Amino acid sequence: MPNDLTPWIDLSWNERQILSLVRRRGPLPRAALAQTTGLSPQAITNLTRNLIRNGFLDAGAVVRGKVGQPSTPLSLAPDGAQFLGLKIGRRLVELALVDFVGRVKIHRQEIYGHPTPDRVLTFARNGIATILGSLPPDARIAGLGVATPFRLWDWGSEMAGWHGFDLAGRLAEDLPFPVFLENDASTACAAELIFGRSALPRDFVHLYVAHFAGGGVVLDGRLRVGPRRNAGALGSMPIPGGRQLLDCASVSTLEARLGRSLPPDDSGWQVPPDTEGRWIAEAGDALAFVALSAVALLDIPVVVIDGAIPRPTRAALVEATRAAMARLPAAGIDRPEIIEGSLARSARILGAAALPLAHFFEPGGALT
Amino acid sequence: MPNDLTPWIDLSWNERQILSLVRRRGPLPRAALAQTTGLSPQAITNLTRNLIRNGFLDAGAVVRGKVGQPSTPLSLAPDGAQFLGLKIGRRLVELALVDFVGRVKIHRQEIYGHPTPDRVLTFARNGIATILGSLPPDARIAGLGVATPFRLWDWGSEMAGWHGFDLAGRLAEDLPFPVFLENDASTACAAELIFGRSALPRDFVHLYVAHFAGGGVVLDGRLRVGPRRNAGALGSMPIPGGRQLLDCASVSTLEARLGRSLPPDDSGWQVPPDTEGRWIAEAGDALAFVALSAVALLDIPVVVIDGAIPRPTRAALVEATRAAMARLPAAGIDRPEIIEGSLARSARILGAAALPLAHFFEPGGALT
DNA sequence: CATTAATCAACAGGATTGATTTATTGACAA
DNA sequence: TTGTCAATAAATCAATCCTGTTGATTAATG
Repeated sequence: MPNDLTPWIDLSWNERQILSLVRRRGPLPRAALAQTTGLSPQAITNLTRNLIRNGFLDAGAVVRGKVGQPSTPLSLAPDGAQFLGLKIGRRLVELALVDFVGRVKIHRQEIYGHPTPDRVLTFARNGIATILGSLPPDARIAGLGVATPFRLWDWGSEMAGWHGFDLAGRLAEDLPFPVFLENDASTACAAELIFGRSALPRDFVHLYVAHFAGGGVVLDGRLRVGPRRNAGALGSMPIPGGRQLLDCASVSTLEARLGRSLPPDDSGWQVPPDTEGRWIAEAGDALAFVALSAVALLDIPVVVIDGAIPRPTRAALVEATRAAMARLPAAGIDRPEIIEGSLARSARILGAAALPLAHFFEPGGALT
Repeated sequence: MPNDLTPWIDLSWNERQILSLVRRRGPLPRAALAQTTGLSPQAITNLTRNLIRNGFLDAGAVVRGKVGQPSTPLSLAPDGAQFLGLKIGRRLVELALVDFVGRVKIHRQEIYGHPTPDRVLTFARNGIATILGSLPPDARIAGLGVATPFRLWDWGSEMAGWHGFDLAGRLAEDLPFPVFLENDASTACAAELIFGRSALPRDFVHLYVAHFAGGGVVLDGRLRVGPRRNAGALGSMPIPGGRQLLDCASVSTLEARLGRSLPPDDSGWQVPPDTEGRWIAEAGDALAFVALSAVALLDIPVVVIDGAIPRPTRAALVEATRAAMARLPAAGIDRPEIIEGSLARSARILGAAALPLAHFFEPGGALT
């Protein structure tokens, strides 16, 4: 448990549950918290008193107009804690400071031909030092989360330096807070879970289409990482034709057909409609297949599709997936609702920052 | 919570954890329990004192021969609780009384052409009445579990009576203990989890090949049922060729090719080797495909294959699945270990009985 | 006599219960 | 219209309970 570094955060399970509820449902009065948690009003009084005293909750203006004593909704204190997120991409490395309610306060990025350990480490260290220097000394930084594709060395010989390189360990060396590292597609899922706009159920599968396709699985409101931290490897799911999801539903596939790279932001996304259309159709088939597999396996009611792609492209992809889903045999199961994610390109970096948040503030993050 | 009926069982989370550990690892001394649960020795003393007083644990003979005070291993009390299991099959309905350590104490069965609600209800009610009558009045029956295929009405017009029929509710009407109902393939998985011989990890997928193929998913040591109780619907998983797993890996498929039904026990299983061989090859392909899907989605290290089939057939099926697994693309994931189940035909009825057991005695079964 | 198992006695933390305080709406009488 | 009061709901206070921990103690063995 990397908690010696952050003695100011040591929340009990019930305190985490309260914060999690307020994060998901918005400002809530104490009575509502008692109702939904099943705890006694007195317990809620005690717990929220601590959370307010420690700066994690704010009491809002009293709400009048109903019978009985007016209620005082409690909301998350935006400065209750802050989180650093580092995202390593194929063309772009990003660093962000995110506050307790999910707003990006500082953002820096750097473009490269391909990422190397040295380059990333230097960018991150310099960036973090600069950010920390610009912050008041009492800024409460809970940790750093890193979102990175796994097996970077598989991308080509120029990436061999990543083999055996312990990025999280190296970053943690000189930082006064813990470092967490997760697959970038999983962090995109975590971001939707923690910061997402959509009202999502407690169980969903998240598909993220970026340079490669990946995903995440949320069960009972918690991101599943698996015993070998490799759950949600949706890109590796087998699909018909002896292929895997990432062979179809990846931007890299589109780039290969295009014969050129697409830029790391939406502005320069110029793809001939027929090329894009064919890619979307095939990707939709593959996405529907893995989505339905997940439903059969886990009884998932909702599948979220997001990606580092323009919104119209994403919308078309969702439409294509819905259509393909309707064509697949589904005897014995209910086809899931397929919805668009709410975070698009920012999902991975937000999710990186969500890693320390989940660790310290979500029920079951760790510790008690 | 159907617990008003069984006031004599009201175990705390830690008490359940102790029983669960002893069930899985065999007789354990208190010191080992303290070690593995993380609780203090004193807490273990208090908890086990209660469990022994209430008849759930037995103190064994002290173990000498090591340095220090000899230890007294604690084991499950066989009569700590008993469970009824009802299994509805295509040709056979079974009823069993299972004790706290998983031994079948009483077993009755009835063969029919096809199951109807009336027939099953009558068999179950008569059987339960007889069993209860034969038992001393202080036999501690915790509940009845029912293992049944879902969507029985899809099997043909003669099964229409099952549509909308609330079997669990009807059975519960005149029983002094709660009734639990689950998909039969899921109960087979539950049986392997609770009563299985094999040392299984905390996460595994269970594939059960019976009249139809089905399965179950165990995550963090708990059977996943899903928000609509339809998790582990592995038979409905899509496989290449626009089909579902149950189209290939079901005994019904073999029967269709054979042109006749196979008997509900291993003794009359006579299938020409080449017919069986072809079926096994195709089923192995399909099983490997869904197994690998599960691994990619959930990071599962072990896949268990079992079924209501003779052991040599099961062994060949596992071998075929291993071979097919090796042929599938697995970039980015680790192929799982594929092992045989330990319960074969008895898995479903044992799993039915395991439902009330899990509810009352496993951590997280329900309640506190 | 070091070592390990198990228990005793005192205590601590986090919850519950039941009584109490506070602030409001809505009904009704003046 | 306005003043009064019952009903309602939010929140807290005070006492208690339950379940665990800690630290000292006893027991049995190589």
